[in-house]
Amino acid sequence: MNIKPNLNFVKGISIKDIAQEAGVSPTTVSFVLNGKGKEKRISEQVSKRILKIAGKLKYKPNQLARGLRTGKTKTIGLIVEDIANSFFANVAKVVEDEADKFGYKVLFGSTEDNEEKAKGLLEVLRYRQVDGYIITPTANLDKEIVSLQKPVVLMDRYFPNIADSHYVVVDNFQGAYVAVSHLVEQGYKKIGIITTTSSQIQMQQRLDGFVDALKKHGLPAGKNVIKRLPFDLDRAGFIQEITQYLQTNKDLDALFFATNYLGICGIESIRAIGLHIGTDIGMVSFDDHDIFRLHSPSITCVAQPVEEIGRRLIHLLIAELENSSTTPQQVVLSLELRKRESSMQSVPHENA
Amino acid sequence: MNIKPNLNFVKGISIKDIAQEAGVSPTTVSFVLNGKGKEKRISEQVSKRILKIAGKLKYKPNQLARGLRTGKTKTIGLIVEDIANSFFANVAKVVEDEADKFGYKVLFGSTEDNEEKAKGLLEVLRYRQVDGYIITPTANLDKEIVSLQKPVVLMDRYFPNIADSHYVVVDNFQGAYVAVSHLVEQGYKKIGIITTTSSQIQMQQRLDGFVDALKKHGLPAGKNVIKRLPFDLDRAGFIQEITQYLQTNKDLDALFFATNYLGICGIESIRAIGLHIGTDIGMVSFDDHDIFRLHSPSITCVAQPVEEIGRRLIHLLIAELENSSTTPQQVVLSLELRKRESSMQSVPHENA
DNA sequence: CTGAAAGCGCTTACAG
DNA sequence: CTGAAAGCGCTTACAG
Repeated sequence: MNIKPNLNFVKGISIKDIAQEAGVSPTTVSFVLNGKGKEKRISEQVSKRILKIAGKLKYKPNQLARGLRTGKTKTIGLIVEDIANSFFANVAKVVEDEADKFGYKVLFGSTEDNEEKAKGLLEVLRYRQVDGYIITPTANLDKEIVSLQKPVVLMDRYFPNIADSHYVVVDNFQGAYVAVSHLVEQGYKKIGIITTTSSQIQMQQRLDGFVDALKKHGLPAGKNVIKRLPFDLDRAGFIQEITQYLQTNKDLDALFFATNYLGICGIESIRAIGLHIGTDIGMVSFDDHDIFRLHSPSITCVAQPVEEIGRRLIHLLIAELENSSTTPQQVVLSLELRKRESSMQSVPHENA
Repeated sequence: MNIKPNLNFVKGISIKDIAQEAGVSPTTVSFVLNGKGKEKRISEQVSKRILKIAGKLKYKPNQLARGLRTGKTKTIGLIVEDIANSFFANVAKVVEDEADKFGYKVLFGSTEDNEEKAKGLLEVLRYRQVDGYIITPTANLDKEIVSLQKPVVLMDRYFPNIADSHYVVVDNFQGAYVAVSHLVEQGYKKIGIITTTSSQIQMQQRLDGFVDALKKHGLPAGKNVIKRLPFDLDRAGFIQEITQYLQTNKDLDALFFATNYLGICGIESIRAIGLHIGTDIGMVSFDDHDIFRLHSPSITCVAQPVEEIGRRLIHLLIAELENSSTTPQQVVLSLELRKRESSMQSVPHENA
């Protein structure tokens, strides 16, 4: 029975080719190439010969075959909210870099904070047999994540009702609290928050930090200082909403923006109605961005430790992959207040 | 011989399980699940039963096994210069989105424009059996790319000495020419360029466009208006070099920056020595960036059609994968001049 | 010290 | 109309 499958791809060189050339069995080649030569007591002579031939033929093990046999693909799935957002892009870069050091590759996808898209991504990654996941979950993704059967590390947010999950997040409450306290110290008295309608933990905590800071300082924290915007607006929509909010709340003297894209839209909104950031209205944003550093006036923010987030994510996941621990690792990192001109009542106007 | 491999992963449900439950062979199941039921003349009755069971068991084909057998992994490798750079992050997002529509997933990596890193990435992607590649090549990567044996589409730059490669690039010469001509029209007379030491085609073309535009307008295009910086400086290094260049060439009245990160560093450098963008010194950058839009004064640029680049890349690659054409597809897209305040001799000072 | 053989989960040419 | 069997390229328990 002569089977000639019509496989239209160039066959690479396999363990068999090496075995043939070395005059040994594929088994022996496999042992040697996997560094088990001594353990399996293959003679020095044979080992050397095999290694030499493998080098000459530039043998590269077929990861598919290996994965099929061992169940390990040396691939991790990275699910972010939006790879084009600088925070996630920067984390992705660190993750890819670090993963590489451990021999892992990264498959990625963006959810756009859309539940259905997230579920689709999980499904695809699952049947591609990724070894583990780093996930920025959308709302209501808890069941899918629990049923994943592989190590998972959450990022940016987590599910309070899943006690035993691993995650790396920042202290959103502390970040918001510090940001708002800073505004208070600078003398601002009527502070508003622009946040999203999301009820996920990270946004809730930022709002809590905001409210708590106001209360601690005896400032009004009523409903009318809180503005929630739906996540799925486009830039123009955000700007329109923020502008309108500012116009109907002219007594506000400072704003806290709960995400960097809200902050960016905030800058445009404030400008649109002719106010001057810092002097007319103070501002602090959650999460740093190149724009905040370069804008005039520069924008104060509470910055996430991007590098460390990326590193911790991978190290946690690798630890789970190599020797799955039982105790959930939950990392909460602090944010750093970066004081800039936007939160100073009197700003020197560079471009004046 | 009872072999119990110690595979510490949860086995999913396989074609065999379905076959067993349906009382047919795995072959039949495979045919039906691959939509070849009619072609192979499997009875309606059996087909329905199989589909129903597959649905009930939530069967997902193991892509590794399928890939091993068919030689297709439905995975493409995306190699960019730096995934944290907004241009590449935005292209990556479009690529991932579009690939998904065709059932492909994306493995990615950043070269940092480092030859060795690029070669390492190619090697890893190769032995992971990706079906095709989208590559932002570094210098001297031509040989490796030619020997890849799988469809490749280059982006951002290409190798003039490889005639038959597929690529999607922008018209760098036109972009630079338009940018510089715009400065001339605005009345700037002594225009410099900040570019990199890279001798790759895209940078060469930008420089050529710059020089050509100056010559066409009878303006000086000598060596002293050209400043080349090594790619591997950090931000501080770029700023220092640009600042120094500005101080030793005080007669310059406008600058053209050949990349967006150079433009961003340029903003900081110009500020550092107390000059006002637009009035004291005009500026245009290659490639748009959120910062350029939001900065005051806003920064004029020649923008790349990011969406279209991403879409064309994937469509070209998919076309190659599905029915490898013989004629090389070479797409050259135009850049769009976005006129903003930085290239106006008299800038209205918003924040004054 | 080394190798034959099974098996990971698929696909597909061939037989009946 | 359906199925047995080979084979993709590995790894590994077992035999000798």
